[in-house]
Amino acid sequence: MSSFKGSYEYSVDSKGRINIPSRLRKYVSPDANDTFIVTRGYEKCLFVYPLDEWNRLEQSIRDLSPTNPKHRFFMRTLLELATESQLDGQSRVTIPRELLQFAGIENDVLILGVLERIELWNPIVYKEYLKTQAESYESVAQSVLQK
Amino acid sequence: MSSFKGSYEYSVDSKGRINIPSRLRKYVSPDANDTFIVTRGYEKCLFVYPLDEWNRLEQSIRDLSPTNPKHRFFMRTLLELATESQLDGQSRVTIPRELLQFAGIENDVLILGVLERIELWNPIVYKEYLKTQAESYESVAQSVLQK
DNA sequence: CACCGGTTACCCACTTTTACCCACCACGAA
DNA sequence: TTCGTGGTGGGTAAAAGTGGGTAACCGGTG
Repeated sequence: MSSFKGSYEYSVDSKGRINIPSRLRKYVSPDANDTFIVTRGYEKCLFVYPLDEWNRLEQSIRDLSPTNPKHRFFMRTLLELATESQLDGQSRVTIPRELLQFAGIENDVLILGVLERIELWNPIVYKEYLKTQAESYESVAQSVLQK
Repeated sequence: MSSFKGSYEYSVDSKGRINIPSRLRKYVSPDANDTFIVTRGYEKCLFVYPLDEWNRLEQSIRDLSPTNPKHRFFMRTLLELATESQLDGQSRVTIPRELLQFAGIENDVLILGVLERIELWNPIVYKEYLKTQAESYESVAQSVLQK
């Protein structure tokens, strides 16, 4: 089980390649075989799953009902942009232009470790996202954590 | 289970390294493997958890729901600044510049033992924090403790 | 079917950052 | 005084991040 953490501001090169920080790579299971699945996330960002974590997620999607319109919509939207990518020799993934466009990522990217997944953000978009949160971190913590 | 206590005013060197006082190290479980996780705390300070204590906390975060926007915000904010650091040969942890900035720590740091975690403060910020507390220690004690 | 433009994957090279090692100083105990 | 422990500072080799060249691959077109 992965436990990604930390944020890293890296650059995206002209070929759409993004380096996976070594601090995050350390937590990738060998089962993932250096393979990642990138897809749209919640809010305006991308989710990057190591293959093994993705498989777990995929299983729960399989359990959805193809006869339920809401489920169909969910499955289509999640899978529409999903792309598999293997690390190159320099530990980078190549992100298709469509996905970068979706998240509004251009030259710089904020890489966020969130336990089982990695998130990719336009740094400016992320700052704005934080601003839209009405409650303070301390206040949310109090209501979210039991203790 | 750790039981850190006491306060220590230490210096931060130009590489962002902070020595963990030997008085506190004594209470770190061997399970922690000389590894600490540093992240943002409540109020303007940093929390430092030995690995074993962190794992307890991480488990409670995993139990949160990734589909709940509030929970997502909490997870992102908590993990954004989280960094793992292993003690060097001189029993120091290296704190990334971002984290020091967050807490406003520069050349001197106040190290506080608070049972399961260690807190890092800018000494001046800590003094101001104490001043902002309207109630006296005695009065708070009465409302907080049963006995 | 051959050709051509665009994309992808792999390789190599440069720069910056990090981790590790060694040295020094202060202080208290023997 | 000498030794050991605890705290501070800095040099350097190794690792990590960035950028770009080129050959293979793929699809579309004349």
